[in-house]
Amino acid sequence: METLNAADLLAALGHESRLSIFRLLVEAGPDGIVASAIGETLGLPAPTLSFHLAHLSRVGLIRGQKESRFIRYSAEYATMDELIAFLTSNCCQGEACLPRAATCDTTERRRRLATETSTSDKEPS
Amino acid sequence: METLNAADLLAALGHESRLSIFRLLVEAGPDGIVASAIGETLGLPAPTLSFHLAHLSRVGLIRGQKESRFIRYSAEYATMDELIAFLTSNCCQGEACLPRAATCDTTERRRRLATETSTSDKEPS
DNA sequence: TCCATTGTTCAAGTATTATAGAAATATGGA
DNA sequence: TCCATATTTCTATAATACTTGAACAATGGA
Repeated sequence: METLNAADLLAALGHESRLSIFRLLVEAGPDGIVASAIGETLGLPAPTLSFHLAHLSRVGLIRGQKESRFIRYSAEYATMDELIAFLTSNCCQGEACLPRAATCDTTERRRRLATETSTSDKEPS
Repeated sequence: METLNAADLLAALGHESRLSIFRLLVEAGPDGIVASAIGETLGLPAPTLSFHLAHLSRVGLIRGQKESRFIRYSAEYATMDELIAFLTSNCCQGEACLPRAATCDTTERRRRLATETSTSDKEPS
């Protein structure tokens, strides 16, 4: 992941409403939540919600799937995982903050576990 | 860490220049870098650099220490650590994306390792 | 003291982002 | 077909953030 793309992801999460939306979807699990339910939970007017959902979708942090009249949004765990990997890898390259082996290993292991668990969904791009 | 503060941190990192600055400082290690060196490396005019350094300082991601005529900036690893902890804890509360024990344990262990390594600097607030 | 260096603050212009009412689209049910 | 519901797109407005030249403050050396 290049710096520019990472900045886009971070900027997308760097807004209270969008972070709340994403948090909600992550906690909701892979099944996700229908848009109207998100708006109701967070008290956002429909156009505002739509604006933020579009932003999060555009950068690949969430995904919406049409389901009759509804649109069910769910978190893209793989993208988040990449972002965290980027941030933590960034954090031990200089062997400064933490003993390098510790941080990188756990990050790697976490990612490995993720792909093992849900093999179909999480492609390491 | 509350959501609002996390959003502030993410927004601070959600800008190409600031992310590059932070990345540079993290990789530079605890000794940090003098401001002019950052500007030279990234090709930023002094006022622009100052603006972004102030932003990153305000949210607590970096810290500047005066050193005769220079100001030496360094990354605040503890803040970054908290942010990552927030993001990953967020990621398994719903027991959705990963087997809960795996993620939470490694995150916790990483934090524990961090405090063990540099005991003076990293207070778990 | 005077000057060069380092960095910040000021000020003003530009650009981007957020908000939300109103209108439009799509779908399913009566 | 007609209507209610779910969601988006359009539009305008408001707010915030970014950039950078110019001026300013602080420091150390000649």
